[in-house]
Amino acid sequence: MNIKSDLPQGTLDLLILKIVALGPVHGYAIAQRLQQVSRDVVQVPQGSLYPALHRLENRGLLAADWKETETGREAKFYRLTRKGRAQLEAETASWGRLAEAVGLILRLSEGGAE
Amino acid sequence: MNIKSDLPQGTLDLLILKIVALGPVHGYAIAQRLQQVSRDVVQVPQGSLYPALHRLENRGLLAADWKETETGREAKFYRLTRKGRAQLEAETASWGRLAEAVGLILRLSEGGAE
DNA sequence: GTATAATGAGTAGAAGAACGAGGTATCGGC
DNA sequence: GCCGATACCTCGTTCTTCTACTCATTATAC
Repeated sequence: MNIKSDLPQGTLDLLILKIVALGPVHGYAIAQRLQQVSRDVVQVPQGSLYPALHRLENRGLLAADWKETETGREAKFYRLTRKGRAQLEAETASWGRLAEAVGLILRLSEGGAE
Repeated sequence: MNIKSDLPQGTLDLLILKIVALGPVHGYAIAQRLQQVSRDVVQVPQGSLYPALHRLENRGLLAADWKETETGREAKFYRLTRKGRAQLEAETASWGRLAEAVGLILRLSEGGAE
């Protein structure tokens, strides 16, 4: 019940950007928050999460600092860069267009296409 | 403005299944219909289309027969198998859950997550 | 004190999907 | 005869994600 069966590829980056936009968080918490907010629909395995985070960091969309969590452990807190915020806005709009188009197609009836 | 920039991977199969479900069509017409119905949001290059069709055929979700088009050319008309119809229903439901979850996350406000 | 689970980060290798760029052939218009 | 549209196909590359690990720290259980 991970991303593969429920979430198409390409959406993960968008969701990560959105969670980080809400405030600085470390990777582990991002996965937890996504799962919690989506009511378990979105479940991100660590093997998908960390490469995605590094990708976003390399592309300059995220920046990170090591800080201490409330539980006393060192963790890498990510925050959105200016570029990342622009990317988030672009991808959010893109997702809207896409979801609308796919919804349109999926609601086609047998008579509507001939 | 092709699939890569706007459509996450994995969604193409669903859209193809849906179009084929509306009635037997050949590959070239599937791409045209997707583009037309989505108002140009979805544009499927042939290098994506035909591999996808073969994939779906190999998985037993589509079946095909060679017939003549209205324009007099031979073309491979695809139709949905019983298995394909079940898959379409499952993926349609899956897409619905996903779109809802992503929408939920994207509508989170700064205050809503703390 | 030591085992164990949860937290937190990370990598390597493989799988799968989509893309661009090619190729083949037929048909109609010029 | 040539060009564009129709209609099919494949190859090699790139990208993303998955599975399956490793490693370290902290809290809890025994």
